Amino acid sequence: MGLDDRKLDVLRAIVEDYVATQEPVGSKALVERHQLGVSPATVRNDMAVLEEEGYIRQPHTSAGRVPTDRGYRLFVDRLSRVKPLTPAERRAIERFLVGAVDLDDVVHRTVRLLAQLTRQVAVVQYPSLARSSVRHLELVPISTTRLMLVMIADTGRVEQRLVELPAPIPADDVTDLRRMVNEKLGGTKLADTPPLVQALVEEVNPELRPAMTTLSTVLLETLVERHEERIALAGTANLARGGLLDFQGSLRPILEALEEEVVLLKLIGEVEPSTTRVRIGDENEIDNLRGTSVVSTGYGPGRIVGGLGVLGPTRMDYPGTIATVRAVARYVGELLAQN
Amino acid sequence: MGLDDRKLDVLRAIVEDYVATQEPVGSKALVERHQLGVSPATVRNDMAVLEEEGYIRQPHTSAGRVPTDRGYRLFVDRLSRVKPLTPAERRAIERFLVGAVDLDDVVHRTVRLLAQLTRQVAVVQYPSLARSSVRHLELVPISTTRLMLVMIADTGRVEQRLVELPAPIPADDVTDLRRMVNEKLGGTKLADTPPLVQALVEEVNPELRPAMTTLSTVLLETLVERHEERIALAGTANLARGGLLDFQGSLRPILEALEEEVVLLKLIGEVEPSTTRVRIGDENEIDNLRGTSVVSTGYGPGRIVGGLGVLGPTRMDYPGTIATVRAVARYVGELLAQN
DNA sequence: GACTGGCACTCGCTACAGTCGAGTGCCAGA
DNA sequence: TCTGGCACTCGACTGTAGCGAGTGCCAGTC
Repeated sequence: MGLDDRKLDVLRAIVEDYVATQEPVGSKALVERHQLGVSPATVRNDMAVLEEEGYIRQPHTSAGRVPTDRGYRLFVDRLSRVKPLTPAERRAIERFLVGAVDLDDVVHRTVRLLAQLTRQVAVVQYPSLARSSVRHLELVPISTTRLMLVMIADTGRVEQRLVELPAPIPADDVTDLRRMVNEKLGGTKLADTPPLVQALVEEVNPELRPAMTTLSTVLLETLVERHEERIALAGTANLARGGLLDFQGSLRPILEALEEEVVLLKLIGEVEPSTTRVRIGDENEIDNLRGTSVVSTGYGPGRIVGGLGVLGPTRMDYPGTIATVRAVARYVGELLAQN
Repeated sequence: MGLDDRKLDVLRAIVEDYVATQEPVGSKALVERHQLGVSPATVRNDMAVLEEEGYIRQPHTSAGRVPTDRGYRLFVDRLSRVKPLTPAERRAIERFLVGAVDLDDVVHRTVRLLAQLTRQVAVVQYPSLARSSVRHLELVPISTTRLMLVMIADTGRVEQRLVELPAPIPADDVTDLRRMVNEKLGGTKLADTPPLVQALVEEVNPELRPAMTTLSTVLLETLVERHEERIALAGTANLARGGLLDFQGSLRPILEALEEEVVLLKLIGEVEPSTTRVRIGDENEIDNLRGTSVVSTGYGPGRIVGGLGVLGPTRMDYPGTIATVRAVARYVGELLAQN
């Protein structure tokens, strides 16, 4: 298709203007604000072509042009380069994240930071258990028939489960159980534990077997199989900015979607190494979110342990958002590496 | 003031109709839908009085009447009786809450249940640490200079903190520390621990003193002083129901307020024993929430350990909401008592 | 052949006038 | 004290007209 350089320039100008003003942009305004070196009439011709190709459209006959999802896609892929962060933003990130004591704290701060910097909805996944290794397993007797199983992962996550034993168990046996479990499972990736747990149950001496069996059930069922994912969300108030002009009218479907953990996981959980994923409008798989764009990426210390990202109107500042999301992910990764 | 029974009946009818239809209610419609036994003209006179007293108002001259905050207040205090739950609702509550394994799970299910039943925003506070007792303190060595302090409270809450020791510490000493801490603090209310912790530091033998000191700092600072409160939220999508007719226009201030933990705590955290608190419109202390009403109550096993409630438009079904909030709180209390 | 200026046309937006009707306040009478 | 009747108010809706931003097309120029 004949998309020469000038037509691409026009598209870029349209996207930039529309993102900035949120109003359909016309040929005249375009040549005034950008140095295109041609007249409005020429731009109009280019626009006609761009419209024919599906990159822009007219809300109504006598209005200016607005980018389509396809237009944004082209813009993101070929017309924009990632905006470097301002020093102020860098400082904000550092200031925000130092002093975090806890994994909870880190995630909490990160999600708020992201929401604040991008002025959009931010989502941060806790380090996934599926990508974690066991650092330590602790068994705390609550009563003679109840144990609290505390798992501490190398990613900093701590999970606890109540284990209801079939029969009372003496304190010494708990010590034995703890030792055995840690010897066998310590350091292994959670995903690799099932056969080891199985072996444990078989190896354990008979009087500990019932306890070990329930313990292993809890371990496998609640920590490994449905490896519980946790997610933090912030900045929903940003959806109600822009006077409801974005999201044609109702926030409801969006808020609804954001309350579903499964949905959020789909948004930011599926992370491939070191790419930033941008899903624009209809590219989104979740119906309720087809009016929105999602920028997401993975983070972690060296390797990826979870995802984070933001969600906003398709009309968003992609270069800036992508830069921010990446930068925050990198900082968080470094932070986690220090522990 | 001359608010005889019929005038009160009229007010009740107005509130009920307005809540149901969300439209200003006129004198004619009123006599048609309720058996008031008088003519529209009479009702109009009563309305004039009610308006003069500030219980209702006219959005514009030629419109029907709408209750004011004061009108709702009178309605709640004197004109309505708590609606008994339908069997279906009872069943829903039970079905929703059985099978919860975890405190996290209980809170999570509760908040969703509340949001679903009331069709409003639901808020549930985790059992407050300030109202909890220490059941067990566990010290897990992460490295030679790092301990994970895990506190298990009688309310089911589990909190962990990383303790960075000033010097490496052998495993035996950790055992000693654990034993001492548990002997001294086990079973005591968190609020009562500071002098005990102080005593611990003084009593401990010299070589353990540095470790005990940092440990006590973490304990006091992060668990006792700023006793971290956790809160769960659900149903924000319900704010966007009613086509933005409630909340005159923008959801933004409300969503903003709901992102502040401090605000949420203020909403539902200040619980007096066994009362259900209803704050209507302007009675609310938080500016951003002056368009809304909040129904909240305490819950717990026998004694109150935390608060829960819902937030919605002033135009809400108070009798129904109050009944639901109370019922859910009672069920949750029972559930906690079983553990 | 690519660009430009000019021109007619489209169509959403705003303002304005007119009508309708729900709802009110008031008053005289039962 | 209540009621029916009546004049009045005022928002909602409708239709019309003018404005203006923006377009598409075309003939002319480099």
